[in-house]
Amino acid sequence: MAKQYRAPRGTTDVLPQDQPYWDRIREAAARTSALFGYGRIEMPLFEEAGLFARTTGEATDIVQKEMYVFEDRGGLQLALRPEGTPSVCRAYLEHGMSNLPQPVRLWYWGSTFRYDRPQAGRYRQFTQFGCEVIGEPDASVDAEVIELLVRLYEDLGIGDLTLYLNSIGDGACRPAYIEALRAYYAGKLDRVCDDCRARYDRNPLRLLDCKVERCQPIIAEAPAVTDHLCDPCAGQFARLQALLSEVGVEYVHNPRLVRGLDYYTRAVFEFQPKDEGAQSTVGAGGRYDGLIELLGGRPTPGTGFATGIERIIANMKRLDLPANDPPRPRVYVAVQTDAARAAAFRLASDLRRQGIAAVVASGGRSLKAQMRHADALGAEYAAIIGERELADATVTSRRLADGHQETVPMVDAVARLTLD
RNA sequence: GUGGGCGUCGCCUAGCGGUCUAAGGCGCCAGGUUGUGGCCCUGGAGAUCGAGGGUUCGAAUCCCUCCGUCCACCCCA
Repeated sequence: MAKQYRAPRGTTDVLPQDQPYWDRIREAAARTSALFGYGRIEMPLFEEAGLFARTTGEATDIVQKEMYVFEDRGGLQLALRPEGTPSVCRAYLEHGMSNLPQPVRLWYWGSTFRYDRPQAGRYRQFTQFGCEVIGEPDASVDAEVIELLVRLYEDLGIGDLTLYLNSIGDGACRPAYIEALRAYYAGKLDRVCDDCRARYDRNPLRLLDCKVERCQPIIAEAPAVTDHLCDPCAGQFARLQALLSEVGVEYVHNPRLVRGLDYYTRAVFEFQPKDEGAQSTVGAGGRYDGLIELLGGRPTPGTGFATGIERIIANMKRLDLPANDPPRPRVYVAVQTDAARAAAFRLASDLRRQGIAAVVASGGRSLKAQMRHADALGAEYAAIIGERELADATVTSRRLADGHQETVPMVDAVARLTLD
């Protein structure tokens, strides 16, 4: 027996019945981006692996164990992109966008890949919509990208998400904070979980969002990043909050919010559904003021977000939000005998050329079966060509909803079926 | 990468050691007479019970391994 192939683990087929969700979100994302003045960019699905190692972070899980890395036939080390931001920054430099009026506002939409163990809301191939603003240090653009995302969620009917906000400082103040955090934890390592002991060495900021029960009292007493911000960072964070309030965006300051990628500085944020689940983050982002420089550019600030389309859809379904209506043919062309097939084929062609969706009956099914088929497809009209119609060059159109039907000359058929 | 639940026709589910050459519902296909749908009726196709080993006289039903899936950790969108 031949092997049955299935979609690779962690990937899915998006079937016709789900396309309405995708269409709706894609349209809303494009519309909202345009409304805020963002230009669309599409980057390759793979890049040199080093791009992500250098930016996302050599030590991060994404780079260390989740990247799809492969060598092409020329011996180049490539990686399926695990996120979009490094590619956008690479493109910014590669195309000399620093010579454009600053800041440069870009948005992208596309597949992203992470070799991770799949579970609810987590896939190996998933889709991200993201926005980036490069070349502006002011908090106004952080507020802008956040507002853009809020407006998108509202547009899609999932505006009930909670926005968590924090600042994780920059090169001037974060090192000192991390020292303070380490010093605080130093004497308590015997009381925290194994993961936290590893985080203490590898990624101290992560200590703050541990979910293990026994670590909670320790986290509660831990020094907060926001108490250790340098003046510029603190000012930036205050300004961001003021601007969000200015445009009516509600947020919760969560001093324990941190991000997993190395390049984040200052403002970071996450959108979560009210009822907490595991893979619940729908969208997240933050400022990355050192990223362009890491890639060899002049020091250039940046900020942006990415949001997961599959997770947006999960939330829309959870809230029973309707998508667009699935497409249905307007006319189903049925025939009584084989002799009418050519005429039916021609009628369908004429209809489509007028922009009317039409499906012709196929196979040797009886007229009764064809009518059943027309109903099952959700057609509005059945156009029937029987022996009589064929003989006197007419067609019978039947409105499926109420059974009203009439026979009209074939030459008038398209016009008749265009009405209502 | 770690831990746990689950895996029977396209979908949902019954069966839980012999009566299973696996049952039902949805869907699909065809009929219900002579040119017509949606309801109803009848019939049909469709599953070697995720895969491979084992235990047993006998396994869909028990055990092991693998694969898949779901949930949690981890990570993150």
